[in-house]
Amino acid sequence: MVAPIRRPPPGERREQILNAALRLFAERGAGNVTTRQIAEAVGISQPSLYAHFPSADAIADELCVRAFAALEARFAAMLAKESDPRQQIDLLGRAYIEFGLEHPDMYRIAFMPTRVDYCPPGMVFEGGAFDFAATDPGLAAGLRAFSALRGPIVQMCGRDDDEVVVIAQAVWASVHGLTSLLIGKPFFPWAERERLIRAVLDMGHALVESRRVVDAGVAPEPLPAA
Amino acid sequence: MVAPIRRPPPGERREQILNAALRLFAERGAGNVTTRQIAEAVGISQPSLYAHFPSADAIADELCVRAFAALEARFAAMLAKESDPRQQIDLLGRAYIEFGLEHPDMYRIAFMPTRVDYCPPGMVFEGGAFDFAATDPGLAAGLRAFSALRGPIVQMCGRDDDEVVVIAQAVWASVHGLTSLLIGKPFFPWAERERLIRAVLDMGHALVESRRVVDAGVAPEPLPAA
DNA sequence: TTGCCAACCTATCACTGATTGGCTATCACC
DNA sequence: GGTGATAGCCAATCAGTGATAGGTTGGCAA
Repeated sequence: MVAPIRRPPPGERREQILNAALRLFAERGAGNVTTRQIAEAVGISQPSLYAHFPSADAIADELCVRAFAALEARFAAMLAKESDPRQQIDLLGRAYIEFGLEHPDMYRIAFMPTRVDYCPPGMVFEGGAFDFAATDPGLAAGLRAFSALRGPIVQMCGRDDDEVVVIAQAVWASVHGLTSLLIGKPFFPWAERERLIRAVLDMGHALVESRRVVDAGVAPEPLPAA
Repeated sequence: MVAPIRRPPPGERREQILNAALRLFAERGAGNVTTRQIAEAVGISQPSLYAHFPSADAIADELCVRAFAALEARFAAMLAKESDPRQQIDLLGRAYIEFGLEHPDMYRIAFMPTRVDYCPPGMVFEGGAFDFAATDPGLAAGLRAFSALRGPIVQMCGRDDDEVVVIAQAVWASVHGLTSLLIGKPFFPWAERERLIRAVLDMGHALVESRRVVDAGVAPEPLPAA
């Protein structure tokens, strides 16, 4: 009862595990896949997985990092092909949403976390350098991709200060919000998807334009206070 | 080894269970609380929980519905006290975000779902009447609260057509996006919270204003196409 | 040939949510 | 005062989860 080939090339088993996991995730949803199912799909015992990955989460994390690396490359190609910053923001936002809808499990793992182990209640970021990439590789990969937004926003706003960070994070929040809701609540009676995406992207454009610096060095007129 | 009082008033045990669960959720995060912990906190055996609730999720669902009912009431009070629709939108959005940050576990359960049992891959809402409230009481409660947004938007836009739905859902997406990110990624180096909230709310205002109907019956000028 | 080592397997652990079957205090009814 | 029904409870147990321990095997380098 021994496997015919006992010593596959190094790294191949690892790749087989990742492929099997990816397929099972897509079929049943990441949360409904067990280590035993992955092992069976590969043709090895469940404990053998731990020779290649330190934990079950590590498998998901690696798939997540790979998926977002692909998105990052897509972003870079877009920025290289399109030079108008407004168009760039639109393309990036749209690609981001589409990516989330095409890879809902990877998006979930990166941006809709359920693991709160490392997040005690009331804990928030207090400033300074916290190496979240080490504890959350999925988030880090996703953010590396999204950081492509910064350049176009700087160009559109004509500024490169901390307000750009606020704008980028707000735009990110809106795009993430739509993506995560569409993923998480597929049965909800959503408006036509294209119109929704258009509206969310328009929100981002409006924010960027409202905070553009008209005269160099002069703060832009703020939106009328509510 | 019998309990001193064997027959507490009907419904009291149920309430004790909900209170204990709520406290444990706040202490350790909803995902890190087991049925045995809840039972121990109440002082009963773990199987006894199932005499009051059909499943562990049902406990969380009920807490969720109650929390959002409180938010709904808060919304209604705000709408009654403030008449300016622009101010109303601002107050509702801000209260929504604050609610999510104050009750992260309830917000998670309602809007950051991990249960994908009822959502096969690629499945999306196809229109028509789907009774999502029956399968997702948390979502239903959250949406009843958020539906308060519709009125102010109708007033601000001077229209009551399907575009209002698009606008409301887009605004909801942006507010939800910020809320869920702040909850899910507390360690991320966020910009100053108040500025972030202000930016997201401003995005909503800008969208509402850009789609306002200026002349009755005449479509508003669209944003310049990207 | 020898020795090492990575990959593997069987057996098992602690823990999860959930079910079963029996016990008992209480209450409505006679 | 019985008497049966029932709601609430508990011990025992189930299947399934991720993870660990320890022994075994094949292949490669010295």
